[in-house]
Amino acid sequence: MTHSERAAELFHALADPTRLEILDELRAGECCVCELMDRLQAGQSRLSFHLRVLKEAGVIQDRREGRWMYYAVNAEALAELGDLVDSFKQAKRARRVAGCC
Amino acid sequence: MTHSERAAELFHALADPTRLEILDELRAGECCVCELMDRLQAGQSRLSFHLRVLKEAGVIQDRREGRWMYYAVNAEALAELGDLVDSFKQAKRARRVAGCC
DNA sequence: AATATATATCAACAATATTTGATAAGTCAA
DNA sequence: TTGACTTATCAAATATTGTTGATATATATT
Repeated sequence: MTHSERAAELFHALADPTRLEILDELRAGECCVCELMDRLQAGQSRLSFHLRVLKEAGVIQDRREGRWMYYAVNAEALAELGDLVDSFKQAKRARRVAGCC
Repeated sequence: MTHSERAAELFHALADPTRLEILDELRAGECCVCELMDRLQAGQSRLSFHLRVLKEAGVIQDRREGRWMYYAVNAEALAELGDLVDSFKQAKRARRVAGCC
């Protein structure tokens, strides 16, 4: 996976209102799926889908406890995200003007 | 537009490798479309499409000079993005355990 | 073992996004 | 004003995502 593919994966995971609402809930600590269903008024398979997208991008982690799955934000991913955004802010050395057209 | 819809729009604009490569080029300063075509080896209408997505999300700005359009990163959007990421890092006050299930 | 509960996965469908080639619009130079 | 050049827009085709309801899996309880 190239650098920009990985970055795109990370941003894509955040590019959906439902997933952002999930993350907002998780900011208050880890949370099981049924509680998320309650809070977001979202169907089970819909949530499961979005949780998987977030998890595959590394944005959240899960942990089983009995029949419940608890999801939590993955701090590493947030750091990665912060670094990405910082890199946007950092100017590159200017290219020589290429005379393209 | 709700808060999470706006955030999703911003992240969506960044959720594509081509668009990230465009931004990477723009980090070196403003750039016209034909130069981007050169550098990214991308077709004109394809670039135009991605530039529009970035522009509509407010991530970049354009400026006409003669027949050229120059695109540049919009610093405001980067600040907005940084704030968003910071807000993820900031914990919310813990919810009372809701006893959902 | 049988049943209930919590969640994941699947398949079908719907909605969005992306790519491509063609054409239009704006600007410049002759 | 004609022609060349740069970029935007459009329409069609394709690809990717998201939703929904049904079913499967894992765990707990009886």
